[in-house]
Amino acid sequence: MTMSTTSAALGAVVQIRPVATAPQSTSSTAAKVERCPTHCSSCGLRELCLPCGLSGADIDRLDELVYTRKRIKRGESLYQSGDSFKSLYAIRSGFFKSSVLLEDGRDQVTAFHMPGEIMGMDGIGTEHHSLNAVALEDSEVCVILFSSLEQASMEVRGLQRQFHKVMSRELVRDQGVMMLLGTMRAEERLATFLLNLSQRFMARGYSQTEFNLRMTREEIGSYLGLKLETVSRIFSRFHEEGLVAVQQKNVRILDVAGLKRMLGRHLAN
Amino acid sequence: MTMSTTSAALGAVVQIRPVATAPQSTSSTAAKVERCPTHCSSCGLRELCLPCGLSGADIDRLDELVYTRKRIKRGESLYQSGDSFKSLYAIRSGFFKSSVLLEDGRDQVTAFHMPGEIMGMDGIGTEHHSLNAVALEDSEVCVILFSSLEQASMEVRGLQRQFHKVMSRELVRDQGVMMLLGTMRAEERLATFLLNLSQRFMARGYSQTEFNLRMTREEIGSYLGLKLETVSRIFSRFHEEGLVAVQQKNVRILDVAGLKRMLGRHLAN
DNA sequence: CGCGCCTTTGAAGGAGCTCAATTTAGGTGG
DNA sequence: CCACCTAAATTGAGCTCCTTCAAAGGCGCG
Repeated sequence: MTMSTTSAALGAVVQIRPVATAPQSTSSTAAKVERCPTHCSSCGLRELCLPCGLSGADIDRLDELVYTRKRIKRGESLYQSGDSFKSLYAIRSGFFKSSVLLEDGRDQVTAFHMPGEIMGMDGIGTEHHSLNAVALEDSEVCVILFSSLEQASMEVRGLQRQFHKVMSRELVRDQGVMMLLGTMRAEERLATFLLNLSQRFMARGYSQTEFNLRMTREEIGSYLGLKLETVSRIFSRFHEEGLVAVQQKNVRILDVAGLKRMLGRHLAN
Repeated sequence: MTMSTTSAALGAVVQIRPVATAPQSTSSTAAKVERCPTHCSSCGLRELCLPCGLSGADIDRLDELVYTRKRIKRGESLYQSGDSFKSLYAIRSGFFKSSVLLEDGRDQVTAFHMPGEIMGMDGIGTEHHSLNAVALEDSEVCVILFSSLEQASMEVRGLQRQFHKVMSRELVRDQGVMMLLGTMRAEERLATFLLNLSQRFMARGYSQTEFNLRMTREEIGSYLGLKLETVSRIFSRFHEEGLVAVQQKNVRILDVAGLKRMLGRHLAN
């Protein structure tokens, strides 16, 4: 239950209806967004993003903050561990992963991020980022100068409240990941991962049953605390059991209930 | 390196100098704290807590927020999953654990909390707590009505900034735990745990080499993603290797460098 | 078309878990 | 103050799940 209420536990992409590969050429609602690129008030993601719950006048104030956009190519990083912190980033389009670099050079993926989610909050505490944020596909983010956000938070109560909620939900999300890493077996972890992806795609108007993963098996494994071979094996097992149809990056969830049952396994067995 | 900079990854107690078992009858500085219980400005924990970095006038504003104290007996909970959220809590004395309840009744410990740390931020996002917070010994907390804190944040820039830092550091701490759970072996996890405890005790003026654990092996295991038997075995192994002297809840760290070496194991082997 | 990266699959090994027995510590009441 | 009682900790033995090592197959891209 904890996992199902958390917001951002992974990162992948789904193409609804026509399986268009180009991220830009999406459906009509997304196209509308493209026409008014600089305003939160007209952004199709506003219900998922920082403006969520804000009324007209308050959103206008938020619009003033978001005056810069930034395009990040697949494989490039938005920020790296140690970079000085100045801004938060709201994902406009694309996908990212966050990871911590280990001493031995390996990195642990701590999150996957989808459009509407806020990145960069790890840098607030020390004024330096602790995470690496890398685009998993060509992406675009809204740059929110943090000092401006703080200033606006002092003027607009709703905005402050909303920002606090975003940070708090991130904390709750992390708890879900800790639970996953601390108590679940490999099958449960992957099932949780897939269900979470499904839910987040649905929230964005995409298909909840079919999507394309943007990350490799190794990245999934890193996130779930498993080796890439294990991830691959369990995908295959799910496939054999008729739970999902997996072909490389393409995933179709065939039996949501079956996957959910897998999580209650502790009890039901 | 990530872990070493995180703040709150565990929970245990140390008695400096005389090994007094009563939590109240601590040394002189703590006694001083008891004399002025209701003011952040005179609180011995202010450098670790919310007032950290605030100047005189701003602290006075903070003092207005913290007008309630609450005593929690060992084993009692400060709040439970599902409770409606109204306040944050700054630990005045004592120790807590935070945990998420799993469907099957087991709980995963997500954090241990020491004096000066802020609890309850998990409730901001949904207005309901997602964690259970339980006292591991008789404790006292300062109650901070969240609506008041938000109000004050709109008036005092430094306070807002400080609160954001506290939340952000909690996010960074969580990343450290994820890294621990996702990539470390049992020995590394326990070594990390002990070093983190040591560091946090030191920050509070206690001995960094000797302390008493307030949690059981099972709770440590839950936090570290291990079974209690494994925790016990590794304590024994550390003991044999001369890294620590462990006797039940009492821990003396004999070889800090040795423990640290254990973490660089990936490289150094 | 060929090269590299990602993925899949197999077989063997190991780290940590499960189950179980024993010891120890701490709290309670006689 | 001691005996009892319960909860916590220790330790052992066997097993399981995941990892490690290895090889082959597939997809995309220049």
